[in-house]
Amino acid sequence: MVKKKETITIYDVAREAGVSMATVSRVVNGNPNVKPVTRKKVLDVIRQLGYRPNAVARGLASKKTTTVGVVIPDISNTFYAELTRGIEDIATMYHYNIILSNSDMKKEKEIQLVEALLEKQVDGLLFLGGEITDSHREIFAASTVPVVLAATRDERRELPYVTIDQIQAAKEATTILVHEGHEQIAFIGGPLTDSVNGYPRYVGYKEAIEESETSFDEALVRLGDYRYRSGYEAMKSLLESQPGVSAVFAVSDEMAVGAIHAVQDLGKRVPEDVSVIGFENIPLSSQVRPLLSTVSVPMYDIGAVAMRLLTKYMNDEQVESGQVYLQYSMELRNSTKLKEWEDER
Amino acid sequence: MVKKKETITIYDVAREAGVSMATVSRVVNGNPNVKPVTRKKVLDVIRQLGYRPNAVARGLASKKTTTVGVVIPDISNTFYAELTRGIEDIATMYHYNIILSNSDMKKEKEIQLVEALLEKQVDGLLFLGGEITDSHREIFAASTVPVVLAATRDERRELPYVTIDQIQAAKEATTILVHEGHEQIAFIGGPLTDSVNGYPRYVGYKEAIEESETSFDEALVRLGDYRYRSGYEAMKSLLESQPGVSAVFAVSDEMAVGAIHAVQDLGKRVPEDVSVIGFENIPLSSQVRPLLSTVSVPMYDIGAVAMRLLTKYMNDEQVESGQVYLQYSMELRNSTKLKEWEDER
DNA sequence: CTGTTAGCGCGTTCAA
DNA sequence: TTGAACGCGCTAACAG
Repeated sequence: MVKKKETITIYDVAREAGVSMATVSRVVNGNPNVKPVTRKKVLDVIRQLGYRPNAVARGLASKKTTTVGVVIPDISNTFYAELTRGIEDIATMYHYNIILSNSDMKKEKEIQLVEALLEKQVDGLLFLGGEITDSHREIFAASTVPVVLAATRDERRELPYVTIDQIQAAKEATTILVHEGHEQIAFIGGPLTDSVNGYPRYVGYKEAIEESETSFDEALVRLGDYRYRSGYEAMKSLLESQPGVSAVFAVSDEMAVGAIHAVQDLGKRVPEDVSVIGFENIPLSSQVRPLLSTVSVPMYDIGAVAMRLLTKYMNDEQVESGQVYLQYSMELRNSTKLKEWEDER
Repeated sequence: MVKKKETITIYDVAREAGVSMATVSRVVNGNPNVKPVTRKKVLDVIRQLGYRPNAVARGLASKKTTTVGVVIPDISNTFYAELTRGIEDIATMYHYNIILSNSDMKKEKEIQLVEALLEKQVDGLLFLGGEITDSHREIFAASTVPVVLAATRDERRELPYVTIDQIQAAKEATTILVHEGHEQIAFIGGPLTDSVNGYPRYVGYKEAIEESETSFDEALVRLGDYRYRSGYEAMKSLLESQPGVSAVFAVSDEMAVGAIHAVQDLGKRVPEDVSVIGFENIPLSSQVRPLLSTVSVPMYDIGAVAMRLLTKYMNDEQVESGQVYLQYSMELRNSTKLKEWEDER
């Protein structure tokens, strides 16, 4: 792979076109203060020489890179991939590029990635999914560029974020099961130490149960890691030790599907014997049988809105509210019996 | 969000430490020619001042940005998301950042994205999935930085790539069905105009059929768009018009799962009445019942190897071969009857 | 409407 | 082992 080395600069274009580099810069940047004739001449030379502006030099001089950094837990996770697509689409729309990095939700790595992104002089930062600790607030506060959180929130409300009301969503999902009249509604959750997704959804479940006729029972709770396998195991354990369970709320679609399969493997049917409701509404939920009833989280929109919000901050535009909660909905399909659901919100 | 403006530079550090900026530059870049004492002093000042090197300025001066551009069809597609994770992991390992952009497989957009990435002075380019046309070869040839293709190939072998042998893989998958002794083996493919995935897999299917006892029958072929829905529709159409079909090879897992559901909805069973084999081995394939038999494509590895290859080119290291074909395998689960399969390759 | 002139923050000779 | 000086390619006043 032999490559040519001649870098052709704005200066070459200027000389060739018989104008100053300032003029070339103007036409390249669409500055209207250029006589049409000269503009055309410059444009011709640019094409002829195959000139390509150097964004790095431009970035150094203008102190803007038109790129934003994105810290995401794991791009191979459907949920975040969908979110990222929303981010990228809006970024493209506003002529920004995205530098993507996976954090695996590790605090250390998150901080380090943010640091690296800042070194690269990104114009803004999108931070997805992870829990916001004081270390995060510290580095974000020290940042000279705006930061927006997505699919997570800052309890202290110091940082702008866009997400959904997790507690409420989990509560509604559970309530659907309550309305179906079950005596024992189990819960398959994520780690309670996960303050972003795990804990809030647990709280929502608990609140719904406590407001119902039945009462909260620790024995009906199982914790997994959001993955299929853990949902399967949890359900199996539940069915074996709690024969009275006739409904379950799993806080991720993968776990919910795993739960459905566990039910089926034990010779029971969904939703006839056990109702199952999930959370997220990733494609998987409508690619299994029975179709999974789930909480529909607007993943794409969360990404898109977060990115849009970031552009506003980057352009110093006025922002009504930095804390935005997007609408979620109950997508009732075939793993639950209740087909209608009044939106109480 | 009020932000501070003071940018602290290498020059500030120099002054504060009582040395020249050249020395600071040396310690920042790990140049050994610095007396330990001065190094420590500089390091202290750096920490104290909270100095953060400006990668853009560095990029301009050194003509290296330690970032690579990645053009991908669609990050929300599981297959590519997995691939991207492989890329990102290796990139991180070699201290590169990734600028990600979605092309949706649109030729125009691909070219435009490459152009933008080149403007950003990426040190290398990873191009995923799309077909390589002359326009592509042209812009890649004109590029001063190395380009590696992943999950696609350049028939003209002008560009390096890493992928799998699609024809052979499709052929083997079909052959498994042949060995099960079916009279009519259907095919649910992608667009034949898709020279990257659609056409090769079709060729593989056809070759396998033609080498078998049975003969190729156009009526057993249906084309979809790799998505679940199209697989479902294709299978339904197949079952309705070709009652003799007892096996089908779908060129994507989503279509294969859709096919399975169509079979089931028509009151038949998989694999007892109809054997189904897919392609890709995305997580979905092991999250449905019956578990899907499929061609396992090393998605993560394709990304990882491609990125590794790119680093070699970027460092002017010796590369044995620019055309690498990774190993795939037959993942036989429960949607086919044959449980063993000799690897003939 | 166009050109001149400073930097932007840092890597890198070349001397010392 | 260290410093001075130049240049990377471009934007942004400021003149004219």
